[in-house]
Amino acid sequence: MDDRKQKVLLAIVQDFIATAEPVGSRTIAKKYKLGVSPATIRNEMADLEEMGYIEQPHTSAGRVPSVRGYRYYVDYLMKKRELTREEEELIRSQLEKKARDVGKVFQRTGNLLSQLTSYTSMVLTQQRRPSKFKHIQLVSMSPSQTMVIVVMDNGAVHHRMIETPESIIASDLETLSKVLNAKLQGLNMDAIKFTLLKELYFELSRHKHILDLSLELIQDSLSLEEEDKIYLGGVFNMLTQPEFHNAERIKTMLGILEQEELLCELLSGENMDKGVTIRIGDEIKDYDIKDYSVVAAPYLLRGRKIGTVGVLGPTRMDYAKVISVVDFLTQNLSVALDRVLRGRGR
Amino acid sequence: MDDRKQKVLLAIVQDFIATAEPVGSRTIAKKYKLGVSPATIRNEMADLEEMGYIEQPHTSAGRVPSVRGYRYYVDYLMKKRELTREEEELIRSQLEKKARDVGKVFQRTGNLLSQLTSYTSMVLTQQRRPSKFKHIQLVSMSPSQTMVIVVMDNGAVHHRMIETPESIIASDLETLSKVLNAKLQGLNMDAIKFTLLKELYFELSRHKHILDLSLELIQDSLSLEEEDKIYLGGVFNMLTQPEFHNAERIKTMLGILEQEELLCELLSGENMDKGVTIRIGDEIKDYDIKDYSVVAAPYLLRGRKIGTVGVLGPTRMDYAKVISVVDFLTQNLSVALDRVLRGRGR
DNA sequence: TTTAGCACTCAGCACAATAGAGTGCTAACA
DNA sequence: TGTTAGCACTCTATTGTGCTGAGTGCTAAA
Repeated sequence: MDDRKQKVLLAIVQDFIATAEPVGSRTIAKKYKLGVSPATIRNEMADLEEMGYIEQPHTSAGRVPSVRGYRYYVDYLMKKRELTREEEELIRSQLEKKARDVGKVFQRTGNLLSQLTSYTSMVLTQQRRPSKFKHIQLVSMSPSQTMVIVVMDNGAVHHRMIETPESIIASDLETLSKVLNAKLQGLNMDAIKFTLLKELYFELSRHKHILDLSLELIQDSLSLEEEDKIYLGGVFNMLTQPEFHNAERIKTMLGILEQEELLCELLSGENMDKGVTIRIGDEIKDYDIKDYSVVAAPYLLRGRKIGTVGVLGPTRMDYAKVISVVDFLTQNLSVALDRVLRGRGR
Repeated sequence: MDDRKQKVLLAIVQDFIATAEPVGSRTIAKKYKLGVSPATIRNEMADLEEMGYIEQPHTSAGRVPSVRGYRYYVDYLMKKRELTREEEELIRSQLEKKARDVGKVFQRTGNLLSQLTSYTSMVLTQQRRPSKFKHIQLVSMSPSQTMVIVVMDNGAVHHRMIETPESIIASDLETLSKVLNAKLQGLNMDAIKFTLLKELYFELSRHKHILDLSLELIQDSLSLEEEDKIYLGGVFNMLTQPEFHNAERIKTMLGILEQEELLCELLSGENMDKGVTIRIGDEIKDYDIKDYSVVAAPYLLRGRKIGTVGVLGPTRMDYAKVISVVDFLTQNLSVALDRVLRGRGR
């Protein structure tokens, strides 16, 4: 692929990204002054089409980049785009605002992302790492109800109400909490089961009922970590894109967005461990979303990947911009999360 | 309005609800056998139009119910529709499934609602009642980090990580927890502030930092109650309705759904305290949603309204069905919530 | 190798003609 | 007096036609 072909391809991709209209040879000659006539460009375009980088919706229309064309653009032609001061400021200020919990942070991230790109944003949180039991507390809420609170190693807190016999009083619960904490601290589930069966049931047989229910919560807390959660943002935002003048396209779009598992898959693909990943059209295997692209990047907590941030938009998306936003955002997100989870900066 | 007019109006509303097409006199005569000819029906229709119950999209089209027509239908003509065995079973089984927390229950409720009606469901949770402080627990997570956990009277649990000096050890936290619990139990915010200033700062001045942060969490917990939360379901579902062949309508629709405050308003109108409320088209004041109706009903917890369940759909919705679903669902929801919150039935 | 010129293709639009659904009115009928 | 058949009329939706303009590919000349 010679230099001029690259320029023509670049012009086509850029123009199509900007206008969503097929690009003709005249337009390129006029707008992108390559110093040659439309006819020459037509020849180049014929070549590019033969090579599979562009295609023609119909005979008398201009050209449109193919998936391969976008790929070439992203890999070789695209100029990196720096964020403006304002954009960086916006991201920083939003992420530095104090947040009640991480959920709020994720939500804000999503909003930022879609606001800056006008596509749909997705934030996936994966808490795969097995975490350990840290603390349990039994609190009497009424004569017959007790709140069980379990704190995990990684800062997760789970709670649940259970029914308890009226004979159990606050000081019983206090004692129980103490014993459980002393015995179980820092153990994982298998270890807990082992310990429980051997020692606790014997020692605290009078309170078997509470033990069972508490254990159940601990168990649930450990397995709850496995659950992925996904935050979506800016769905309505994206509908301003010209491709969504068509009702059918909106529907397929929304159909995709309602399939949570699919979205999780999109964000947790194989090579998602470092840097920004770009998947264009049907490069996304096995799913019928050939008109969409996904730009995604992992975010870290203390050097460890704990989730992925991504943008879903039409293949005709402004990759340069999206990539820089996603990149900058994930880095700042890692910092913000660390702050919230450590309890700093409020 | 004589008997036959009522029958004609009923036919028009029913047919339009079923087909989404304007209804002509022929159709009524054929399908709804009133024993009279189309000509007679035409006369009746002319009258009904004059009275404002129906309208004509254009001269040579059939008639369509007006907002007033729907209202008359809902108030006087509509036959109550009982749920089928299967529907009731479905609701019961879904709500009886064990749930980790109330959020899960609300989500399921929304899904059920939209699944059974094919409109969009909304579940609003309002926790307006001022609740009291019940318990606080400080748990050391690392030498410099402490987890603050606050339990409220109503069973809500809030937690937050804070930074603490390394000089503070687990037993300090234990003591602090104890003192705080002893002093603050059952107080509301004003009382807490009063107590804190008077006694605690004096007694525990060494730990002012922790006190401040703990107090902050308690304060947030108390004010967090004020926040309404809304669960949406089945947006995609609703797009199968024929009115959404048009891209613009989809967009306005999604625009409405992204305005959370608006939705909250819709569900927390004035007369929402008992039974099913139906608001049709521009009966919903102040908002430009004249093509939509809302059917909503409150759900209770121990006899007290704590939220609202609603369905948003085109004015041409199947009111009979929606009303019965909403009614049945809210009743069962109250039971399910009580069970989860009491910690029963797992 | 580049370019001007030209014939060709095709979507999109405007416009007219047509079909069909539904109405309102009138006059006849029970 | 209420009901109905018949008919002229209205208006939307559909279909077909021709035109325009954008864009192409090819050819021959520069």
